[in-house]
Amino acid sequence: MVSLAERKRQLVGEELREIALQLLAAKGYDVTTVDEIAAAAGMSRRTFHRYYASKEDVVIQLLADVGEQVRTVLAARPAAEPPAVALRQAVGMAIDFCAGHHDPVKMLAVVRLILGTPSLHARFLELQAGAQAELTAVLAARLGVDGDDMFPEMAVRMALTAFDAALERWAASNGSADPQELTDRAFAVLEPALRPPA
Amino acid sequence: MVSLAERKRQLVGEELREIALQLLAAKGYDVTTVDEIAAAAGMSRRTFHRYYASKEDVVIQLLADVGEQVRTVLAARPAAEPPAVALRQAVGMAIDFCAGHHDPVKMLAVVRLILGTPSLHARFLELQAGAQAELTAVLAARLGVDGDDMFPEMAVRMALTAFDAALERWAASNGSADPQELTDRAFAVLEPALRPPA
DNA sequence: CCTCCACTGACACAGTGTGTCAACCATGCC
DNA sequence: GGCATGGTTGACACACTGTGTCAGTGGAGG
Repeated sequence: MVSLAERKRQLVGEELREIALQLLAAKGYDVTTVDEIAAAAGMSRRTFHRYYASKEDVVIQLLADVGEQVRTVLAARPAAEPPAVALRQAVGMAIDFCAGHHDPVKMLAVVRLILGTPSLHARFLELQAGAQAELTAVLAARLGVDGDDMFPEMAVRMALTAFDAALERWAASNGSADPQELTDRAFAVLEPALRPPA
Repeated sequence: MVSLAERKRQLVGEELREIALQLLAAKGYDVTTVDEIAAAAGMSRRTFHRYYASKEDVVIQLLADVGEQVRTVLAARPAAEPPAVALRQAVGMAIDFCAGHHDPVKMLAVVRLILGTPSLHARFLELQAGAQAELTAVLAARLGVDGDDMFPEMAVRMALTAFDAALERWAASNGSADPQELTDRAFAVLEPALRPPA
């Protein structure tokens, strides 16, 4: 039975994250203590850490699930589709989550918080490195090449690089730029290198 | 007069880093405390932090200067040189420092420590992100394009991605692979996208 | 009603990073 | 030689993070 306790736990976790994000964005990441976040949410510091392992996690974990979804999208694309198109679709899903219709104002604050806080940016990049390894395996399987071939790895790295560039430029524009168009422009640069190795 | 005190300070810092790296690599990063490192170096924890701001810094700062050198190399390349060649030379310098003749056994241990420790890997990527911004400015100036053009940014990101891929594969081979040849193979994948935009 | 279980708060603890202060030591000046 | 001085160090103290442990509490189900 996952129903009641499980759902309540997830609900509390989401509300806690909401309060934390609001407080961190308003006051600044470094100067905000976990005790303050916990107090704002009406709980003890110990209980906070039962929901999120660290102060970084409460911000980053929002994006942690996206990696898994991106992998699913890539795996679901038709096998005959060129890598450039399949990767563009996968990245498009991620950029839509971060900068799309979901909740632009809130997500812009979160993205700016991550990109503007060194320790959070570091965790963000590390998270991406983990996703990169998984995506590489998926793409290599799609193309039917062995692990010695560098193309799948480089293709995935390039795609994630396009994601980063688009996300940064979107944040730099205060959310006024079109994230999908930025992604298209980044992929246009990469496109000549994204053709499968004959 | 920077001579005596300054040089002694730097000398102590280098020996301290050497001891720290040896201890961290032998025992493991997470389970080694700063007190242990300080004790092994015959000093107090407070004094350790006068040389390195954090336990991460004593490892990462070894690579921090490389970013500056890479920027210098890129800026020194002839202006008429194609971006692919200039970037290849800049990255070649970095990969040579990390995996070249300098001290293969020691550097392999350091690289494996960084790549195998999440918090260090995160700092490493963050450090690289900082270098990326500077290199982008240099390349954009070389090409005489404005900041709206994505090519310089994407080209630098691709080059750093080639660096990462080569470094990881070199570490995975336990240092037996040729780092420059790995870099060449990575750049071969990127090459079609590294031509300047007409 | 009673049992069991998940959740919580209240400690305690190890570890990190920083501020502060007194002691020390080498250099340079009188 | 004596002495001021600036840099270095160790010894605290402090705020903060993250974790282990334990007792209390409240609800779900027998």
